[in-house]
Amino acid sequence: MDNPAANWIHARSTRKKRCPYTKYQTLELEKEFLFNMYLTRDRRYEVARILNLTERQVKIWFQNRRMKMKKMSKEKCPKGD
Amino acid sequence: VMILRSRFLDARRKRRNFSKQATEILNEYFYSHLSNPYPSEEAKEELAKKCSITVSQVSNWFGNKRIRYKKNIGKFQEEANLYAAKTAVTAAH
DNA sequence: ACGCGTCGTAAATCATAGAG
DNA sequence: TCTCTATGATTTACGACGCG
Repeated sequence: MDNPAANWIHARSTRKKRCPYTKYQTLELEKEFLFNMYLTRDRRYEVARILNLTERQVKIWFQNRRMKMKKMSKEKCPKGD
Repeated sequence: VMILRSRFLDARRKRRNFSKQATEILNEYFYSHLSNPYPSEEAKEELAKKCSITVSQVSNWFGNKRIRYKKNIGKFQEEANLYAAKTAVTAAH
């Protein structure tokens, strides 16, 4: 029949399960983001080491954080904030 | 200043459920595109306008709907039939 | 080819509005 | 009034694609 039409999506089999970061990790990442929105390779290594995250996690966190910032400035005050 | 800022940051805590009519419009789209429930940016803008919500809210709604539907199709069967029948009638005339 | 960028999303989780 | 669950929003983690 026109069942679940279940074609859509990609059963991501080998994806790492989302693991919420601690308050400390998030706070430190936010502080680093405040200092600079883009990370140098050296800085990324240090942040990852200090927070016990992988460099990949830190890189992706910054990518997501920039997207969040973009979304906030777009939807909040259309003027400029 | 800080008050206005925190108002946005706390938006999640002040949410209201969407109106019955908005939910109706979103569900109609979802179930009439069940084989590919991924509205284009333009379709999202149109839905947002019709529902009086933002494009991001439309994206959130579809993201939540797709995963929750997929996770438990049975639970949504009645709803699916309801909207399928509704769009069938609409299409007939 | 590499490596990091954005964009759109899945899936898990959060916070609580609001149905019972 | 008081639980809980359904619902809207946010948070991790990628895939797909772009660019230098």
